[in-house]
Amino acid sequence: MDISLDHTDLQILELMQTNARISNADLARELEMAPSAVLERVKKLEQKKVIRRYTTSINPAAIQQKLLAFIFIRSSEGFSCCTNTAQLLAQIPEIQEVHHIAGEDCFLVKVRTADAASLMDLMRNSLQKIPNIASTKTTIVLETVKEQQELVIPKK
Amino acid sequence: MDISLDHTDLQILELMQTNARISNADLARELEMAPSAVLERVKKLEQKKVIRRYTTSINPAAIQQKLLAFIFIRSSEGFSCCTNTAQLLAQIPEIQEVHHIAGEDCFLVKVRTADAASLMDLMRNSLQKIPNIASTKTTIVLETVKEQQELVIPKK
DNA sequence: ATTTTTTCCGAATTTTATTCGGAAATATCA
DNA sequence: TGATATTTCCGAATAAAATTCGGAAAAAAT
Repeated sequence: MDISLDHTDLQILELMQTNARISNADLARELEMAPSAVLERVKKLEQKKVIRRYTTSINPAAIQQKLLAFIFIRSSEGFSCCTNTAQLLAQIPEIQEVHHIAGEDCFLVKVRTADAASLMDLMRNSLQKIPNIASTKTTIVLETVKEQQELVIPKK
Repeated sequence: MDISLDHTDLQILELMQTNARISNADLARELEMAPSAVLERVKKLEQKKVIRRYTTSINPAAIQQKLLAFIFIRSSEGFSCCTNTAQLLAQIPEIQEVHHIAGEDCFLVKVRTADAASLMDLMRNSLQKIPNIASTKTTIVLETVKEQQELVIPKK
């Protein structure tokens, strides 16, 4: 299936990125098209996996997740074991992101916990159980100034 | 207004985090409640800013955003100017996240661009224009193994 | 130039959202 | 504790939206 996106698709993505719960009817009004035509496009964007999913952004503080940290993780062995290490990291629910990075550190991981104590727990209980982790370097976030999931949608 | 969340609220958050476009009717069926009652709760969660927004996760590759990088940015002056620097960074659309971090580096920034060349452009054109940036250290992501926005919703 | 495919429309139908009065359950407090 | 206030929920009515589908129009392919 073709993955090329025209201007209308980009408009849809822009509007839905800003508000995933916009009604199809409103979307159609914005685009000055029939609801049925817009719906067809949205379904196609979902099929093509251009749209990955619709998520709700929850205020972490409201559910007692006050601490955000980034952890650089160095793997002790070669490239082959990295994939395995990555999978193990990805399974930990508090870990939101796992990136395989260039350079001497193997992974950069984003993690959210209630507080410093529970981060410590996580590192002791979950991280230390993963084989081949040589070292970790943790960076604590004091304040998040910007946090958007939005991508920059090209104009055309 | 009270911000305490009961079990039903947490269930709603869990379901909506997984799929922001779930219909209120389906939500009500899952919770075995009347749609009107569920709607009332959702509205309240929005009012209380427990729910921040509903977003659509777009496959970055589909819109030619193939490069992901993290940049550590050191500010040359004291704490007071940091706020200003943060604001300037936050205005750059390609920068998705700006975190004020503990330690000698002042900020950790997450940035998405089309490719290495456009990241270079960004650094030359946008970053270098910001006063008081002493140094930057860029980490390129080779592969993203996990990328979730979901928080861990407590059971009770 | 013809055929095929895609995109769109509009109308019909099903489903959902929204509103609201009032009952039931909870919480507050004197 | 007992009375009062507040919150939560339901159910029914109505307004709005989603979904389906046949077929016209536009675009692309041959």
